[in-house]
Formats: sequence, structure tokens, C-alpha cells
Amino acid sequence: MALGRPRAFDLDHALDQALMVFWRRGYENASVAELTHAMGINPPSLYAAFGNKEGLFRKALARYLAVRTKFWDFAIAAPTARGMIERLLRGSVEFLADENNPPGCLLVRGAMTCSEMGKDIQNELISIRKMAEHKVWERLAAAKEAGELPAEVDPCAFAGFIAAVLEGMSVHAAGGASREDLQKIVDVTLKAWPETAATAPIDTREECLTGS
Amino acid sequence: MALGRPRAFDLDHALDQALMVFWRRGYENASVAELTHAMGINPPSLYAAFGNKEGLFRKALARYLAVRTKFWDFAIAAPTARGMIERLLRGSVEFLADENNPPGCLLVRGAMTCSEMGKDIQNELISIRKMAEHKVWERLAAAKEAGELPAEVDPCAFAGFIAAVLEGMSVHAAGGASREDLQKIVDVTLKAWPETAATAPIDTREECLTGS
DNA sequence: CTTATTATGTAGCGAACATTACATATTTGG
DNA sequence: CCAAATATGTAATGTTCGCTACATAATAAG
Repeated sequence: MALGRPRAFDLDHALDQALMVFWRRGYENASVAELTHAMGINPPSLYAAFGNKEGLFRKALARYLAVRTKFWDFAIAAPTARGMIERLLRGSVEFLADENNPPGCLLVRGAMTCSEMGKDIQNELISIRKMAEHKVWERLAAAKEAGELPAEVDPCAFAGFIAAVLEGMSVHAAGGASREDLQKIVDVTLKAWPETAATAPIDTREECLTGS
Repeated sequence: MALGRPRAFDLDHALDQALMVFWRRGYENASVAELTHAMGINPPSLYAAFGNKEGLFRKALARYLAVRTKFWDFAIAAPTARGMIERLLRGSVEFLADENNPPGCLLVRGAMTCSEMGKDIQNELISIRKMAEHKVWERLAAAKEAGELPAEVDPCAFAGFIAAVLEGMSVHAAGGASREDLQKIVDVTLKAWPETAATAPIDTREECLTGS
């Protein structure tokens, strides 16, 4: 069968452009007009390739998770639980302070509020945030099982705490916080970890950049 | 001069209804249709009383700050810096877990993302969040001046940390976190305060409710 | 009661929204 | 070179947006 005229734009590049718009505006405030303009295509091409605006957002979100959050995998894979926490926090500082990124995390900004029509996407983002917190909880629980954690650390509670701090840093960054502001938040956060004094302070900034 | 037909609705009550819509939907996603329906009035009455949608939001926001955030003033007025932190955190738990409130804080949810047209309101909310953090910083700095704080506590950094945790709790609550989830976050957060072991744990829930 | 004044309800304004019909342009298979 | 197939650009769909003109209803002053 003949395949006719080939697509005139690169799918991944167009997705990256769409991602930046969604990241800046949020899901519902990003208009199809702004999206198509950023992608360099016309509405019919968008709907042919992605179905509708929701389909485009889901594809852009998948690309965000695959490309932009590698520092998270790098953190989960840390040799120690304490190392994971540090990598998560310091990696987030670099991620949120990166001038090439819109301020704040897409998972937080994407659909903080929405109309009735946007509830599916909102729940999707909430679900992903919960899965991320669950990963931290699992890693901490495994560390506790292995006797790595002090008795007073409750893996579930600490995972919730870390997730909240990360979300709060995202809100802070969206409000214009600088790298130094975020760094200070991380420094105080690490004091909630009982072993702080016993653990040598490690600057994982280099590693995080390598990991992402 | 004759005053003609009197207003048929109570201003404060209408503002409260509008506030609930803005709180649930955010500034831009709250439509005038939904607002007027909730307020029990028609568009011309809204525009006669508040000028436009932005004016209505500003009035609703003022009412939110005056009526809904008294626990914050109660916290700032605490006799000790440590007491302020506890009141802030525990008060926020009750505030965020209150089933009568939409989930999350209006200052965080109101305009996390927006179009070009909503930037003024977004900056207004960011400015208020910064002022709140500044109040905590001032209180901590005064405590440090008075020798109340341990040397390792940096008032500025700790205020940023607390502000981030509160914002993170708001995001967490917007994602469906329960009172118990939020309570656990608070418990871990307080461990970042060096005097934890030396200070008797105080349940300030009653006081917070009284204060709000 | 008359009249001036003000709020109300209805109905509609232009603009922007997400989405799509349709004709055109471009490429591959035969 | 032709024909089938597919993406493109233009322009329009119906709907919702914030906002307002206008006529009416209801009140207070004289």
C-alpha cells in the first residue's frame, strides 16, 4: 500500500516543545493554539498524531517522566537509604533551579486545580506522585529490614515527609526561589535524619548531574 | 438623594460562596457562571458589586486571610519559637484536614499556573506566601537574638524549610492525604528542630482550634 | 401618587476555546 | 506518468468565556 506524504515534523521534538508549554501553563491553561504554535504545526496535524489535547498531554507527560526525572532513578539506586534521600533532595535542587526548565515540577503544577473536564489528568498526576512516594517508602522499608535504619525512623512517615518537602520545594521554586534558597531547605531537611552527625556530608551534585 | 432598590443579597455570605468556588477551582478555572450560581446572583450584580472577576477574587482572598487563617496569627503569637513552629504545623494539619474546606491552601492552589492574563493574581499569591515566610523568619530571628535558639539554627533557612513543608502539606492534602498522613509529616518535621528531645511534646490541637 | 434611583433578570456581545471539514499539496507504488 | 494515500493549511464548527445593554421591578424621597 502507498504511504503518501510523510510527516513533516519530528515527533519527539514536537513533544518536547509541547511539554514546555504544558509545564509553563499547566494542562488546562495550555491552549491548543499555543501548543501548535510552539510545535510548529497546525491543529489537524496535532489531532492526527495525538488524538486530542489530553492524548498530547499524556505523551508529553510520558516523555517528561522518561527524560526529565532520571535523577529520581539515580537516587532510588543509591547504596544507602541516607544516600537516596540526599540524592533526591540535591537532585531536586538542581532540577528546580535549572534555568532551562519552567519553575516547579510538572507533576505539581500540571493540574493543581482544574475544571470538571480535567479531573482525569489531575488524578493521573496525583497517582504518579503517590507512586513516587511509595518508591521512597519501599526503599526505606527495605533498609529498615536490613538493620540500616535507626529504630526511631518510620519508613512510611519519613517517605511522606520527604515527598512533602519535595512538593514544597516545587511550590517554592514556582514562587521564584533561588538555588541557594532551595539548598538551605535541603540542609535543614537533612537534620530530620537521625544519623546526620554520624554520616559524612557528601556533595552529590556532580553525581546527580551525571545521573540525569 | 434617593437610594432606590436595596441589594437583595448579603455581601459577606456571597463572598464566602465565591471563596469556596475559587478555592476549589483556582482563580482562572472558576467561571463567572459557576461563581454567580454559587452566590445566588446574576452577572450584572456581580459586576456592580465587585467590578470584575479579579476584583471579586481579591475581596474573597482578603476574606480568606481574615477569617480562615487565624491559626497563623495564633502561631506567631506563641510564647516560644518552638511553640510557634508546633502551632503552625499542627494548626495546618487541622486546617488542611477540615472536611468543610476544599483540599489544600488557597494561596497554593489559587494560581499555581495561569495564562498571561492571570499573572497579577499569581504574583499576589506568591507575594503573600513570601510575607508569611518572612513572619516566621522574623520571629525566629528575634528568638535567636534573645538567646532562645541553639547556635545551629539559621532563622532564614529554617523559615524557608517550614514554609516549604507547609506548602508541601498543602499539595499532599490536595492529593487526598488524610489527617493521619499529615500528622506523620509534622512529627518527622519537628525532628529537624534540635531541641526536640529536651522539649516536652505538647498537643496543641485544642489551642489551635480555639485560636481559629 | 409621582418621580428619581438603583438592583435585578434576560439576553446577547465579541473573543477565545477545543475540535474538525475540506480542498490542496506532496509523496510512494505501480 | 498516473493513481492511491496521507499530511498539510485554511477556515469554520459549536461552545464557553468574561462582560454588558437594556428593559423591568422595587424602593425612597418629595
